[in-house]
Amino acid sequence: MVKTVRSTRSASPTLDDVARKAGVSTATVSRCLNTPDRVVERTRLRVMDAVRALEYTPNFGAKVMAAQRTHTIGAVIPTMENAIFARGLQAFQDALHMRGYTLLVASSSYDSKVEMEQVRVLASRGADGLLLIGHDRDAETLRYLEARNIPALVAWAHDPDAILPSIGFDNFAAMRSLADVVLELGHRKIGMISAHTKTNDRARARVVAVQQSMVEKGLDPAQLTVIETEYGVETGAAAFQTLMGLPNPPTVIFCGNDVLAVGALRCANRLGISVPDDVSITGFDDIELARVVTPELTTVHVPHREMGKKAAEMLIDMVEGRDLVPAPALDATIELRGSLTAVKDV
Amino acid sequence: MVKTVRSTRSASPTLDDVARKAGVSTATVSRCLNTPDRVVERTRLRVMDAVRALEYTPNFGAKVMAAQRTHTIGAVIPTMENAIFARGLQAFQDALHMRGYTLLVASSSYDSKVEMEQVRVLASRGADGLLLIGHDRDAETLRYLEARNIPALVAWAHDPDAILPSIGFDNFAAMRSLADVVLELGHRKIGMISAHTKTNDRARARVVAVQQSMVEKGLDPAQLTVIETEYGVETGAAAFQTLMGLPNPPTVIFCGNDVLAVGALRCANRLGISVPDDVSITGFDDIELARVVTPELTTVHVPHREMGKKAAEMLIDMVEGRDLVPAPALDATIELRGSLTAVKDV
DNA sequence: GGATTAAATGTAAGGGCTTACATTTTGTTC
DNA sequence: GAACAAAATGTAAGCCCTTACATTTAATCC
Repeated sequence: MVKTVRSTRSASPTLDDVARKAGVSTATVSRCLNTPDRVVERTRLRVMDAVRALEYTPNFGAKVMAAQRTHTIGAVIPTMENAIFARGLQAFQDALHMRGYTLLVASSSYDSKVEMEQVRVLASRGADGLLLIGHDRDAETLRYLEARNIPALVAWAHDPDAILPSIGFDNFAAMRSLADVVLELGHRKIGMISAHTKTNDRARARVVAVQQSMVEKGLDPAQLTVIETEYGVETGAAAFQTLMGLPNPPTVIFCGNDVLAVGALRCANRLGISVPDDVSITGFDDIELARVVTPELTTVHVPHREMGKKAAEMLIDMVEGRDLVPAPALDATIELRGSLTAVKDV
Repeated sequence: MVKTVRSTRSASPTLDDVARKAGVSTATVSRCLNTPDRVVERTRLRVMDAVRALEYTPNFGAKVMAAQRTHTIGAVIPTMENAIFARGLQAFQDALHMRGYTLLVASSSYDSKVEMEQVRVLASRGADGLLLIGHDRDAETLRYLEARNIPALVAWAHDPDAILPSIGFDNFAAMRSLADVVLELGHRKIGMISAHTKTNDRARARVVAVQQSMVEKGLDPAQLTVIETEYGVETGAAAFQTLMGLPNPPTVIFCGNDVLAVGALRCANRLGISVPDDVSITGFDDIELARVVTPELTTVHVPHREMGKKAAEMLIDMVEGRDLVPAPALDATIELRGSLTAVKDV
């Protein structure tokens, strides 16, 4: 009987070592680990004992190579510093973990060129599927995903007609509801502070929603003064100051998100402008910030956590080749709070 | 001349395909991709043309297997919903990306058993190195990292004497400075709202710092009423209410972080308790929230982004086998703002 | 230009797992 | 208990890179 000579090594034990110790073949060990119900219990127990005794851990590279799967999901989000993404991503990761997947994270800084690069990076890192934000994107990115056959899901947006499947709410409809309420309160001089709309379909939808609501009320949407600015409290404040310095300042200012709205609110405080008596302000997202400022912010509540969780489930379904049932839009609800009131004299 | 017959396949091109197309060996192709300066320019250009023409992307599994490296770094943080971690993690990821690494994320929910599990998960996903938060941790986790020889770095804490190297600031010293300032203002009736200290060395250090400061001023540290609670605005509010309902309520309340402090502030507003006239409140972290509430929060500014960036650089140094120069503690600074004032009648 | 050295390139051996297919064992039926 | 089917297990090919070492080509020096 010939025995293979092994040099003494401190390296990790392999499947082979476990198989030898348990007196079975490597195939059986592999099955014990991956499809335990295809192995009879007596054998399985013996193998698992060997696994424990040797403290065996599968070699990641070998596993990926043989299985052509990493059980890793990538997400390219604009930035984790934005609480809405942090919150959604946390829920996404939790749900992924529950199903045995791990999260690979990259950020695009709201730049579709950067997003393209990050998509490539995550793909080359073996992500089995990708989570992306919003539908605006380089055509090249779509082509790449298609060519490499990598399942991708869009979150924070809902559009059944888009190329990629999506999970989220209808940004347009949500802002439209809020705008309808606001206009019903008699506001006619309207300002808006928005994130840049160039490559951000969510921001764009929100602006258009306000304009549509105005049209419906017989107003000229061209009358809507929109200031586009970077994401941030300070930039929101600066935009507010600009808007209020106009010859005919607005009585209400829609903000594309809560952070901009809080900036506006802060600036109002500093300038001695009363909210909502002198001007109403609304936000979007309903992050923690919205309930903590004075007055509390009227905003649109978005179910970020639910979205993250659903996204994980849908994406895993896609990765594992199950049929995808297109998800309905999630509900975003209007939260009426102190920062909005009716115009005093119409 | 015999040619290997290849079945038509839609699968990705391999190194072999590129080599054949460029008329070189696979070794040369590999070198073009990984160590381009070891290949003469003429050859390199030819190879890169072939790479582009075939849209070749290296197979991740094979690469990991052959190189025994994934260029992936794992981070186990309590939760991304906490802005301080989201911010630090974003900077960490940016710095990682700059150096060609990708971030794998998992969360522990402040539970060291969960942390242990996540460390195993990330290790088995081939993380080349791990970022962990704080020094409190299961001994088993340490043993595991040691056994598998995975470099790990601790962030959000600084302790040159700890087993694992760390990058961060001195939680004790920072809170100590703040407490000294506060006591100097005449406060003698002191309350504190803290995160759970059981498995959170940062929270513990902050509590002890306040107690030490009291001792120094001749006060009995046992007089410090500490309420430990979950992380959150609402829990902070509840704790505040409890503290203010005591027979002899404090004139100042230290909060272990800004979120708890904002909760306290909010509760004060609701109860008609004036801050800082009736009671002073301090926070810790200096997140956006702190400057947005009224009055603005006196807090400790922590350089989260810088910490994230430094952490990435140090960890990559460790992973790539460079000698690690122990980093000095980062500076945390006291931000004196409206929520703190001197006691009126001593 | 030939000897010597350095640079560029080629050859081929792993690396450890999964899984299709082959074989053996166990279970069932009459 | 023979014949057959089903379950359990084994055999070994294949996944596609990196890299040590061998070989070829280019550069340098007298």
